[in-house]
Amino acid sequence: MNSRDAVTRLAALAHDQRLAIFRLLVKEGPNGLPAGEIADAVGATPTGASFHLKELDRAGLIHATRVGRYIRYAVHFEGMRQFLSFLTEDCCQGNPELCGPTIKKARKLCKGETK
Amino acid sequence: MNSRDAVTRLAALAHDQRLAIFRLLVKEGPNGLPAGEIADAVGATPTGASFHLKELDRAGLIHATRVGRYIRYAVHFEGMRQFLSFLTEDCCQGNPELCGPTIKKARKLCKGETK
DNA sequence: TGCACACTTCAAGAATCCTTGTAGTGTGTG
DNA sequence: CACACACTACAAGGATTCTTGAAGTGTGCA
Repeated sequence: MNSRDAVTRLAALAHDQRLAIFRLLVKEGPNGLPAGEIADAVGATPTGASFHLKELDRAGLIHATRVGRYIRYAVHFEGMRQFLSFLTEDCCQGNPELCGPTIKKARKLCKGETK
Repeated sequence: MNSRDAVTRLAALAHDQRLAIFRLLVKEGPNGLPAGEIADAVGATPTGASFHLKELDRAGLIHATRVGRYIRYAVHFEGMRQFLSFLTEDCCQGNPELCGPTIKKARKLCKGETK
């Protein structure tokens, strides 16, 4: 996880419909949803949904699997965790207590769980 | 914290220099750094740094305080936490164990720490 | 094989964002 | 007050990204 990857992921999420898609899939869990349902849920055209799903896929935030003639998309949870972890890396020069207890705890967990 | 705010924050971070600035300030902690030092550290022109710092400020990710003729910028930790929390909201329909243990723990903390 | 469905790819115009230079504001010092 | 310093605001161009419609690919069913 380097800076370039992080910018790619941030840019992928920095869009109304793509963020809605991502959060929908986060809610949905590992099973994910077919592209058509996603498009309906966020009010996107088939073309638009396809474009945005591709962006999220390329960024490593979701992944696609074909099931019959449907294509299901689900969150790539490891990619998501790496990403959240990256944003808070080296928080307060390694002394997260400086940031107050809220971040301290979150940071500790994220870090401890990095491979 | 609504979807619009989140997109604003994501877009603010979805830029090479702005992400570098943010992470620099995360490392630096509550004291922050003056604009000039930030500009040097990320290799930005004064104009460019000012532009990007304003973006991050408007997004609610950092905040400025004037100290003499310097302006110090520091991370807005509460804004950062709200933001991280928003991204993982309602993870796996409230059953984070579906996502595996890594996310489950992180999610639990973020959620428990929301006011 | 032929058709319908689910989705993707391509292309072009519109909108947005980033960069750069110049001018301006606020602060401290002599 | 006059000047230097740190930084900000404005404006214009160039580049990137989003949207939309039409055409194409792959799959399942009769």
